[in-house]
This record gives sequence, C-alpha cells and structure tokens, in this order.
Amino acid sequence: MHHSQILHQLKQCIKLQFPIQGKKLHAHVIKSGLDLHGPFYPNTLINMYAKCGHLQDAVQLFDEMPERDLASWASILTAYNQANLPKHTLLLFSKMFSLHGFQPDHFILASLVKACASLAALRSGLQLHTQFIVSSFSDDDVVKSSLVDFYAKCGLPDKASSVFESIVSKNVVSWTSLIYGYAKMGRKSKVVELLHDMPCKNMHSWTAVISGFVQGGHCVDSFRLFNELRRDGVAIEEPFVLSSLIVGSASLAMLELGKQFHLLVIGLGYESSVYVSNALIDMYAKCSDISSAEKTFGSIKTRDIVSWTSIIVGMAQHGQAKEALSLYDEMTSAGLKPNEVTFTGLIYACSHVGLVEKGRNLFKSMVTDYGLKPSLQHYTCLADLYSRSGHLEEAENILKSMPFKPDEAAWASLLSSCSQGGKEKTGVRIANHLLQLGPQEPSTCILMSNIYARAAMWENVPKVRKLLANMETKKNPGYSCVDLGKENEIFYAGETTHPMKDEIFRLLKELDREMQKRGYVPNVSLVLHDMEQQEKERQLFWHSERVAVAYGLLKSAPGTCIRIIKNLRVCGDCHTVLKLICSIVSREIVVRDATRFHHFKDGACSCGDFW
DNA sequence: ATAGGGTTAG
Repeated sequence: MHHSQILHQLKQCIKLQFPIQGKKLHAHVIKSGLDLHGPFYPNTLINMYAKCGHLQDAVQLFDEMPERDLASWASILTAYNQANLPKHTLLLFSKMFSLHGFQPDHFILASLVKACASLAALRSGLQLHTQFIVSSFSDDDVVKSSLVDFYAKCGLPDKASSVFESIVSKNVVSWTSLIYGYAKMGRKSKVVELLHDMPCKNMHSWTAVISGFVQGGHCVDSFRLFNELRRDGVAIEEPFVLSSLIVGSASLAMLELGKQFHLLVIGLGYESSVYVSNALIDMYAKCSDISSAEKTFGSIKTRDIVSWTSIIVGMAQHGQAKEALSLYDEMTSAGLKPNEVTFTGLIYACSHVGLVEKGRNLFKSMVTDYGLKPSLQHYTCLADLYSRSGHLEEAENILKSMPFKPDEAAWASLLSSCSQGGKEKTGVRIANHLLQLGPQEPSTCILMSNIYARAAMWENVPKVRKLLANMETKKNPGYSCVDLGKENEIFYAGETTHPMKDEIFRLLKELDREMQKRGYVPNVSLVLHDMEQQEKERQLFWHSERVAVAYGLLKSAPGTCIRIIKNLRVCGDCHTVLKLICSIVSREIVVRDATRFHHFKDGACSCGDFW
C-alpha cells in the first residue's frame, strides 16, 4: 500500500468510527517497515485514536514520538478534548508552554478555546482571546468561531456577537454557536431575529437552539419551538434534539409530556440511542415514576456508566437504598467503573438507611480503588451520613478537616440533624457560626430559629427572623403543583381564591378531625411569623401541599397515586400530615420537593423522616 | 497531517 492510500484509509476510519481497522493500519505501517515516524503518520494516527475514543493509544504514541511538532501537540490536545477531559487539555498546554516555550498556532488556540468553553472557564478564555488578538493568526475565522462558542457557553451572548461580527465568512457553525448563546440566556426576540436572518440552517442549529433553551431553564420555549418544527414538517434526522426535550420535561416534572417524547422516540426508531435512553431514565425518575425508569433501564442493550448511575441515583432519591446498592454490585460485576457521580448516589443511598460502615467504605473505595478525587458534595454527603446516624462529632470533623470550605448547605444539613436528635449544644454552636456567615436560604433560617427557640436563646430569634423577612421579599412564594395526567393545577401558599376552595376546605377539615383522633398536634414551631396560636394553625392548614393533595383526592381516579411537585422543601408539619393522610385515605402520595422525593405510603415516608 | 457548532447522570 502506498502511504497516501494508508492516510486516506485512516481518515475513513475516523469518519466511520472504526478504531479496530485503524489499529490494523497502524500495525501494517510498523510491519511493512514504512517509516512510522516519517512525515504525517504519527499525527494522523494520534488523531485517528483520539477521534475513535482510544485516548490511551493516542497518548502512548505521543509519548513515544522522538520529535514533536506543533501538529503533534494540536493532535494530542484534541485527543483530550475528544475524551471529554478539557482540564487535561489546559494542563498539558501550560506544561508545554513552560517547558518548551511554544507559541500556539491557530489550531492549538482553537482547541484551547474549546476546552475553556466546555469548562465555562471565563478567565482562561479571556486570556486566550487576548493572546489570539496579538498573535499572527488573529484573522483566523475558525478560532473566532470557537470564541463565539466560548462566550455563548459562558452566558455572554453580546460578547459572542461582537466576535461573530468580525468573522469574514460566516457559516452555519458560527451562526449556530451565536444563536445557542442567546437561547441559553432566554433572549427570545433575539433568537427569532437570528433564526430569520440565518442564511443556512441544519439539524445542528435546531438542536442548539432547543438545548440552549433547556439549559437556560426556558423549557417551555424549547417545547414551543419544537412544535413549530413539527408543524413545518422538519424531519428529525438525528435523536440529539430529543434528549434535550426529555431533559426539559424532567426539569419541569411533566410526566405526560415526557411520555409523549418517549412515544416519539419509539416512532422515529431512536430507542437504541444510549443518550436518549439515559435521558428517559432520568426523566421518569425526576417525574416520580421510578418503575418506568427501571423498565427503561432494563430495555437498554448496552448500558454505559451514565445509564447505571442514572438508575442508581434515581433509586437512592426515591428511598430505595438497598436496590441502589445492589445495582452497584451488579454494575461492577458487569465490569463498569464507577465515577464521581455514581459515588454521590451511593453515599446518598447509605445515608438514607443509616449504613454508616458501608458508606465509609464506599468513600474509601472511591479514592483507593478508583483514584477519584472527592468533591465538596461527596464530603457533605458523607458528613450527612454520619450526622443522620447520630455521629455528630464525626460529621463535624469531616466538615472541619476536608479540603474545601464548608458551604451553607453543608452546615445546614448538620444543623438539621441537631434539631432531630436533640443535640442542643452543637446545634447552637453551628447556628451561631451560620449567623456569622450570613445564611442565604430561608430553610436554613427556619432551622436556626428553631434551634435558638428550643435553647431558649430568645435574643437570637428576632435576628434570624429579620434575615428571613429580607429573603422572603425576593424569594418565590411557595407553591405545589398536582399532576393529574392530562391537566395540572397549581396552588400557592395561603391562596384562598380557588373555585373549589369550599370543597377543598371541607375535605381538609374532615381529614384534620380524623388526624386529631390519631393524635396529631400541629407543630407550630415551624411557622415563624408573629401571630397567635390559632392564626399559626390556620397558616399551616393552607400550606400549598395540603391544598394540592386535597384537590388531587377530589379530582383523581380512586386508587391512583397522587403526584405533587413543590418548589420549596416540605415543612415538618406537612410531612407528618401527609403520612397521616396517606393512611387515612389509603392512597400513595409522591411529593417531589426542592431537594428530594417523598413517597408517602401506609403511614410512612420513603425518606425515613430525614430531609 | 493538525482547528470551530448540537445529546445523557450528582
């Protein structure tokens, strides 16, 4: 074989994603005595391995090269980008820069900007932009296009636009990057304008706009745009866009819509896309339909680490800790390596069933067996495990000795265990610390106030109340949304204007009488405002989750599960009430609150009363 | 020979 033929075939391997064939060509080059280190071969081979996902082979070739030119460096940087290791890309570059004093060319600059874009590393990207402007490649359109993408991903679409304007020949790639940036920031009129002005559109562009809307939390806009596409008869040639839409239905907990997207996936024949299936698992879990999540997981032919992690995390969040842990054993037996995300789910599972030893061992295993670096979230999760199981000292030690500064969430989780377990002294110490820190979350303030009230430190209660009052003016009001399949109904806390309010009131009154027979006493310590006892009870009575449950009981088919989505965390009193209601009416109630899921069934909750 | 856009889990 002539070497131009070999080069051609290597390119074919990249295009068709045939690493095995590529490896054969590599072997052929060595066996036939062709000069492996001659012109073109090593860089093309590195590129082939990189693009086919064989990072290790690319790195090995690179390390064995006697001479490296700028193209070799560009190829290996691409390999790290391709393997989704943008941090390595930047790290390797800084090494190359200090060791060899290289000036990056336009190829290398484009790879580096891409790495910054996927990390949303604003500072490094700005530095590269400066370096690019003063370099001799400063008119290169491809680097400019990657800078547009970088600014768009950093949430600065106007900066992206000014770079975009400087591009000499604008193409579908640069247009797509720009429009993604505006979609992500929810700048709808700008998106519409750009869609109109764009001379060239393809599936990439549509996917970019829709995923931009979803990633920026403008899910409804993404659904609307997709409807328009379908109306216009645009063919969905690839499944990419469906994953984004499924993520959108998950984040709004719109189960019916998610199911419709699932049907569309089947109809279009994209069931075999792992990306789509993984998004579906997560969607069903986030919409509280954990059994459909399991079914979807079961139907995947080749599961990857994201599939396993999604179902493990889903099970853990729904209180099925044992199942989550046994899925982990199955996963490792199948030869898959867990990553950071898997371990968050696993430790979370342990903390919900009080498996202290198991959690401790998993944390150790993550470091020693898999060489993973625990993040702040891992430490917080581990501390949570200790404090929930009554090991407050160990929990506090972790927060104090870990290589991160504990944030408000970390202290708040510890504080919540103090109020549950009657550890007053520790609680007061942590509350004082939080007071100095200046809490940002209303839920933290409520915990603090309760601790101070219980310790009779009345001088501190007004301080916390004042903080809370300042927050509540800017925070969203609490609401609960009950999912009745074809329709949803949303209730705000204290709302008394609903057309069915009399029926709802009657039902809640009736339930209240039955609850009191079973020993229920309203826990007013969780209501903070200054008011008389009766007024406090009335306020609790109209908490949005109760109203939503009552409405759900009135409107839904008998025996069905009632699903509630809430924007804040469930309050302690409502939690008690829902446990009672579910057994009084013999119905399952599932509440997705701001942080977790509560499955109320037979008088108990899947969260084990810790949240 | 080497560079730029859209998809999944905490």
